[in-house]
Amino acid sequence: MAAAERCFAESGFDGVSLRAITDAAGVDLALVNYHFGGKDNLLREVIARRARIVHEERVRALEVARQEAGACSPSVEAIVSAFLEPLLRRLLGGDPGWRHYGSLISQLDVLPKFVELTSDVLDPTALHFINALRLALPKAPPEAIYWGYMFLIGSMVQVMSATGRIERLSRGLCRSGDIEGALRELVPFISAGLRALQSRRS
Amino acid sequence: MAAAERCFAESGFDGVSLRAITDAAGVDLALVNYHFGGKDNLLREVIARRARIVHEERVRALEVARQEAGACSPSVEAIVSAFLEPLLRRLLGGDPGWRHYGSLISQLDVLPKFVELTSDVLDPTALHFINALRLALPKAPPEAIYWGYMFLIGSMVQVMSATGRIERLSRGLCRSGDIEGALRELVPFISAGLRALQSRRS
DNA sequence: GTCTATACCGTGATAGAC
DNA sequence: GTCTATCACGGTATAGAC
Repeated sequence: MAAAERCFAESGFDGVSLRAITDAAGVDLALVNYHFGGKDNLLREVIARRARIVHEERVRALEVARQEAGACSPSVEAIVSAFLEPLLRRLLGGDPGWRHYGSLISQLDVLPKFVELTSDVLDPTALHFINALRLALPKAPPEAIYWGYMFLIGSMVQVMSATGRIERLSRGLCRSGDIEGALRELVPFISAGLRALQSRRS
Repeated sequence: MAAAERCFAESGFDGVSLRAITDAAGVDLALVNYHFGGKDNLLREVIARRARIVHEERVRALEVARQEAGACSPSVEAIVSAFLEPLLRRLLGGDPGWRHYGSLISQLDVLPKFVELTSDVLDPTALHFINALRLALPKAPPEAIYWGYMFLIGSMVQVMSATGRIERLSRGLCRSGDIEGALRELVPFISAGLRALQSRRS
């Protein structure tokens, strides 16, 4: 699964063959079918494994934020942080698997072919946090919250994809791998953006 | 090229075969090689064709904004609009090719394999607008501007990818194809986000 | 029950004939 | 400028060894 994760992240789902994956893992080709039942299911399991961990920690972080806020709703910043940090902080750790997972999620998120897969895995978390945002932004119309959540995902995906684009643009001033630095800009950016959705139109 | 554009957008670059493309176009498989010189170059030309148009209109729109602003810098909103509208407004028109182009750009933007291609085509525009943003946000540190630009791209990509995710999340309240509605939320979201980058830390 | 080797059949891109 | 023939490679299925 680690090999699959890395290969999928580097070359994309269709860009890599099962043979390349099994070679990298040092196992026989047929084992994929025996243990997972096909390439699609291998992807599904690769995703689901880490998604579960992230989902649980996000919900827990939001719970903590709620307790700290007492009677009122947690701040937008607290909600955004509870969403972003459980995933992004892991990309900093020693396990490269998490970075591959981040890159992979970024790719799948944007492919029409895989909406069903990504929705199955990610929608529960999404709805949980959309609901929290609705309470934190009572004056924002519902459509605005949904779009705002999409923008939040989009900004996060851009960080996780770590394509090296920002190195090129900034001539090395910023680095794709500097999640810490990205997070420092990302939370205020998104929070201010979301708040702006509430101060406009009917 | 129209067939290639559509196929690439729907299934991803590695997800479609040249056969599928040539069948859709009603031409012979080998013609691709003759006219374009391989699958990679076909992609490059498909992208470059529309990228040129968008680049020119973006630069022109920014020029107009500059003239309207007179001596001072155009507002963040004006810059963001000059960047987003030339592309996003076209996705509304009758030509489905533009929607496919949008989806395709979204996919490539996030794939490490294609950074070189996307950078070649998109970096000139990027640097042009990053510079404009620097002037509009004099108090923001340079790194913040680069990250902010990435978040801007990320939010836009999320809209262009049009995967149908937002329909699922909002149970039909928002629609992926409603670029007009997305744009109405997107410009204030990004503008407020960018401005927030300037009011923090050293 | 697990794993290996290999066969199958469709499709990949291209080179060379027309 | 167009089409046919080719060959390597794709995912999947199976037969049999451990």
